[in-house]
Amino acid sequence: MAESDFTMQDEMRRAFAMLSGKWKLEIMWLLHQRVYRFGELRKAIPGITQHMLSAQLRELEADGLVSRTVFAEVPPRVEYEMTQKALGLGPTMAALTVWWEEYGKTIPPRPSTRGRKAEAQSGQKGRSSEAR
Amino acid sequence: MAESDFTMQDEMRRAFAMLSGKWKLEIMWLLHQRVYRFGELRKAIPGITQHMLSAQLRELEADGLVSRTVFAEVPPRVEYEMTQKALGLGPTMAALTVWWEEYGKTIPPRPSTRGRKAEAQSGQKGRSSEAR
DNA sequence: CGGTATCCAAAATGATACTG
DNA sequence: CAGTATCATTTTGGATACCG
Repeated sequence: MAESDFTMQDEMRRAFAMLSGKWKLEIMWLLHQRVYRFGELRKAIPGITQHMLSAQLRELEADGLVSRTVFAEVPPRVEYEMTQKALGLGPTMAALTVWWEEYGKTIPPRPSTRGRKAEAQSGQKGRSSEAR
Repeated sequence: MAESDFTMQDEMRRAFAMLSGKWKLEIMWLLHQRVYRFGELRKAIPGITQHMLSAQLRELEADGLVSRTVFAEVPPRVEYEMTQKALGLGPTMAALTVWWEEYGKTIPPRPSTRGRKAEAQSGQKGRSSEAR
């Protein structure tokens, strides 16, 4: 089971690229729950700008993960939702949510760049996280 | 199950931040399988540079997802592995893998950023993804 | 309301050189 | 082997203007 893993990782690379945008995980996590309008996404994602939201959505759309629906009304309404392909990400999002509920709360607010303990013993295999 | 979802999303934001680096998903996907040395990660992740690999690993370490172990040998050896907390990401990685195996292969190589056509029809609710 | 276009600042990433 | 330092390039953030 060694070599085949590398091949699989090779295949997975495109999946990582599709989800690696700075806001894509958050957008997909929201859309996996329900349909969102453009403005709703903006409000739901505090730090994001129109520019970036628009750009990330266009990329997700180009990758076939999100569909864009325009309603010719006044005022204009545009809805975003996951495509059939992306709906399969449901279990992934669910697993991620479960993980964070279990372990996330035990992770400190952000160690930031804190000093770490001393390190390594002698030549032994003793494990150490040594400092920078 | 409406209002609580928004609170949850708020909690999740830190999790997204931890995994949103350009190479973090790929790194975590690899480490969820086994322990890797620095050089092994480099070879396993074709496009990455030393600089980025080092930086992303430091961030993952700061977030408590990865542990770094230095062996005082010659030549130097450093191993990276998931922490106990991050091991809970296993189901997430597995679900992601399953998803890509099922749907990924049906997604075209990349539509790239092509111009989009005009949109929406008349005032009806008719959904239109308008062609690219 | 839901965008796109611009311009500029800041941050993230990439390339190359050098070190313990 | 496993990095760090430095500098170039690319992405992203922010503000504003403008459009259907």
